[in-house]
Amino acid sequence: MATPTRSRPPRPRAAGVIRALQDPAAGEPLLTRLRLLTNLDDAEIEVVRQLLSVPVRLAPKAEIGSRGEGSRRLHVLLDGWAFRYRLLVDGSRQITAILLPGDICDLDAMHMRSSEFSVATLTPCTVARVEIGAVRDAIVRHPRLGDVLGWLGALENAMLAERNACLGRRSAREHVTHLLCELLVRLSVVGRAHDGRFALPMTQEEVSDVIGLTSVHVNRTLQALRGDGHVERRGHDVVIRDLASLRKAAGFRPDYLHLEGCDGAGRAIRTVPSELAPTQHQPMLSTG
Amino acid sequence: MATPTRSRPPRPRAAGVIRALQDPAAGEPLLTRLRLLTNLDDAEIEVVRQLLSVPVRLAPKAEIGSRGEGSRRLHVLLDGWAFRYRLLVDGSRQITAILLPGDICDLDAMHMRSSEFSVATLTPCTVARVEIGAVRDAIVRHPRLGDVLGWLGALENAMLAERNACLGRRSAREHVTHLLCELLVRLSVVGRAHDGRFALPMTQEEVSDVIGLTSVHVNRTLQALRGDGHVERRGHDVVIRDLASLRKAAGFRPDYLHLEGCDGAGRAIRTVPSELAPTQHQPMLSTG
DNA sequence: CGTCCACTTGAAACCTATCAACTATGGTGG
DNA sequence: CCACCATAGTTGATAGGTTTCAAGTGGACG
Repeated sequence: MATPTRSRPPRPRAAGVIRALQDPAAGEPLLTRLRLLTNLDDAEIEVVRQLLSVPVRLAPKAEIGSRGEGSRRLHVLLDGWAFRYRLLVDGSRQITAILLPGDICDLDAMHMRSSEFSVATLTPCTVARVEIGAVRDAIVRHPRLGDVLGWLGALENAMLAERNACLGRRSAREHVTHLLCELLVRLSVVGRAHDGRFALPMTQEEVSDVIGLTSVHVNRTLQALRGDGHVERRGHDVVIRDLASLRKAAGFRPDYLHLEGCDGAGRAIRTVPSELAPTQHQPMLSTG
Repeated sequence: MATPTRSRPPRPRAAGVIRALQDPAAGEPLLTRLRLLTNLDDAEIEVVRQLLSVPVRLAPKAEIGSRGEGSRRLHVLLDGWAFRYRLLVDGSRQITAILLPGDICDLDAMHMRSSEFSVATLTPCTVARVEIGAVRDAIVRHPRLGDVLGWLGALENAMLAERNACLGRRSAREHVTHLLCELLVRLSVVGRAHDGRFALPMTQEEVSDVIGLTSVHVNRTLQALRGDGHVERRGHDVVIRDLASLRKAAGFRPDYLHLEGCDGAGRAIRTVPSELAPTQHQPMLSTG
């Protein structure tokens, strides 16, 4: 509710309310996340801003950095939704990551020759293409940037593992619910969700390729969720009515999103708003 | 079929047959993998050896580095099997990674305060506990070690994403088959599998927690696989009869294991034995 | 020789997939 | 403005894969 801050925030504090959340850094949500969740200083943030300074506009349903490109670049999503996916030999598709503003589409290109996973946009997207060599140079001069990249990689790892748990051990209803909770939290961090409401630019078929079900079944599951009053749909927006009960129903604990932040060396800094905070703030571990 | 080499291999070649495969480096399979898949020089390898020089012996079914420890250490599995897992609120368990000799159990501790995923042994294990500070010091002096750690992290991501695809889009039979193929390849790299045969020290219930099924259904699936002559059981050993047809049935392509290796900067070095090599060597992409 | 644990088997219930319409929505062009 | 079209969402009936529960088998080990 505070007025948005336009001036560059001086430096993230070790605790307290975040102003960066209300200041999406003029469309540079990666900077928002770094200010929010790391202790990078102004000089380091500025280096990142420079690296991101050549944005490209992409159409919806477009491939980002196809496999053949050789992956000498990183693609940073500045605006819009995208996803990483894998096609199986029988033609089915598994979406392994939903990419939101502030996400790096192909972090593995830093270390791998190429990934066999593809990336495509869902909506019109703004993407910064960053030469890997430039990133490496920046890390040499500012080693903490390397730590932050490592942290982002570990974060992806945690998200993949959590989705594994969803795919393997949660029911359709729990999984859908879990996905909505995760999206709400991640979007809130970059200022794309407010008051439990956000735009969901995915078809039910795309959702089904995330959670490993059929679009028909996703449809029925969403209907059930709506029927129980947990979720509402307003046009293309999803409105989450009762987050606490949804969290409980899904067994959703945001810990794996590591909102406690990182100081680049594995030590936590807490800068997260209470409404998104990990479990001790809102107990939700009672019996499912 | 070449005679095992005892002397330290001079340095990995850019191509050709690997001798390290026959030389499991005196029980230090991580060194084997690094020799096999990276271009670290003798000095760097020696630094790693020093870091791993304090092994600990652990009982089966023991927790490795429980959550409360604060994660100031990395745990490197030198011998035995372990797994990373997650307990859900309803008591069910999802195993998110099977850890084999040469794997790092908790790489995320480098960047995260702590993971909410636990690690436990399956068999008696030998584990090296490495202070994270020592690792960081080593990286400062030998930056390529940092690249290799990043590569190992990206590799874990790729394996998790592949399992996502299995959990979401493959049938029980395909998934079990895929798991067996993956284990065979990974074990072969560290000299724990020969001629399509390896010891599988997991109960069917543990397998079921990997692939998100019931132990009963895993049982029936394995029986079907045995009945079709694809797989055989000899005591605690699994014998894979027809790898090519299994690969095809599972849609298994070893590319995601990145056996093409890494030179620490995203460029590939090919040192992999042909029997394990990626798809161009053994076409297996015909219709499932 | 008894016990424990893992593995095995069967029958029934349940969840999810499949297939095939049908409806709603938004965009386009006449 | 309306007819038309393509796409996404919705619904129903049926088939099939997987779970559940319960019981029984088998081998390893003290």
